[in-house]
Amino acid sequence: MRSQLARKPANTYHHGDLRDALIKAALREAERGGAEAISIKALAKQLGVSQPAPYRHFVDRDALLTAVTAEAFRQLSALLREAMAKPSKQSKLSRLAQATLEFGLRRNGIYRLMFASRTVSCAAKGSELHEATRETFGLVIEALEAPAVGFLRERQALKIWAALHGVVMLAEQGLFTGEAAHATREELVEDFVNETKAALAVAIKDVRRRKKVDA
Amino acid sequence: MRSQLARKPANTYHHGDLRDALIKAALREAERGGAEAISIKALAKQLGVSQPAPYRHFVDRDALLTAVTAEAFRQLSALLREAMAKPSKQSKLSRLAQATLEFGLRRNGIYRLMFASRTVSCAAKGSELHEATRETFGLVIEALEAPAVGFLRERQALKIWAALHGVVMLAEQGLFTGEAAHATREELVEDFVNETKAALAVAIKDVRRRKKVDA
DNA sequence: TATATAAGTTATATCCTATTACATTCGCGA
DNA sequence: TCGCGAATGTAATAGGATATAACTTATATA
Repeated sequence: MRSQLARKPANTYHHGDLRDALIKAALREAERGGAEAISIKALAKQLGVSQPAPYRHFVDRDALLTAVTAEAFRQLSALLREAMAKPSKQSKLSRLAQATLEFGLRRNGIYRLMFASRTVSCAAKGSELHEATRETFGLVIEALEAPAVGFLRERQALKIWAALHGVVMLAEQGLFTGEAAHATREELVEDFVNETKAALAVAIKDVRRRKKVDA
Repeated sequence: MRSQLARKPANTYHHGDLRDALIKAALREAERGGAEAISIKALAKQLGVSQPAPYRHFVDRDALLTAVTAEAFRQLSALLREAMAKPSKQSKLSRLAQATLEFGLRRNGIYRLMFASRTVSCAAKGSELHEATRETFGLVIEALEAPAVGFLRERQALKIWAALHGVVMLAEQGLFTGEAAHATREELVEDFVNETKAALAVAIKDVRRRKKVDA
């Protein structure tokens, strides 16, 4: 434990960076088991500090969950940015969508922590978590590669974002087994991507036409 | 307490129908607070029985949650059936979709119990819960009002179902406030409904054309 | 009517969150 | 560099939840 800071050897009284270590360890726990798997006591033991030590850094368990969720959003943002950056034949939107799906399935405990708990909806405007979620959503808008046409672009971003989460949810519930299994999750996501692109193209054309008429 | 069975008066030792009472009380608790709000101890107190009494009916808390989730799915099914049955200018699919959205927002704690926990994915094939979820999904297929065209119909059902859940999730997260608020949740759902109908129509036409060619 | 079984009770073990009062270390200004 | 306050950690403890064990009461049927 306390391996992050190589210096500060025998002096074990102060951990050095307990706050950060807690978040990272909690993320590992959440990876399998979601929010329920995060136990202050267990984390303290794991990190070799006394059980109440974490309370020096987080007023209660919820505060820790909030910080962990914010970190998870930043990690997702990083992943999406990476997916969007790498050269590929597929569109940015498609890459973002498939990367989200993969994240949601591979790190499902964390994904549920992010989207299926009330943590996010309780985040105050301007809070660390709120900013982290807004940044992620910003990437969705960016992935559309569309000009800002009124609020139509945001609307399409919302739609594809919603659809993605739905696919992850149902996949995790096992709804893609049985007779429905003919449609793979990836195919479904691609469907949504294409519909979004089409709808966006129509919307943009429509806006331009109206502008011409006005002029 | 124990008001469900009017007979059996002073004899308070046996509750009469504790199992059912537990499920109903748990549903009430889940309504605000989701699965976390369900506490065996609190329920027992509420129903006027000793704290370990519930364990006579459910081996552990998870077993109770599973039963509660199954009941919730049956209630959703009933609601959807009702929405589909009532005469309206709108299509069956639209009514199912809007009813799902309303259920997800109005009874969000229960909704999260149903879709955002791992309870469902752990349900064994043939279990009460598994059957309840399959029945609900069956209604989605029914709402499409489309003939069984290979697996295309199931695919569209999956898509609209996924999209719906995504909208509920994001709505609950507050993503429909701010600049994105221009798109109401209901409008988004209607968008998805229309896209689903269009996609289904295309798919059916395609299948019929192919059959003609074969003949 | 005797008795096995279903359904409840009391007592208790274990685990977790959270608080309080006390101890140690760090860093900064005199 | 000394000293002192703030930050960080510890020990002790309260309180709430799940779960089990051993015992008790009601029900139903042979």
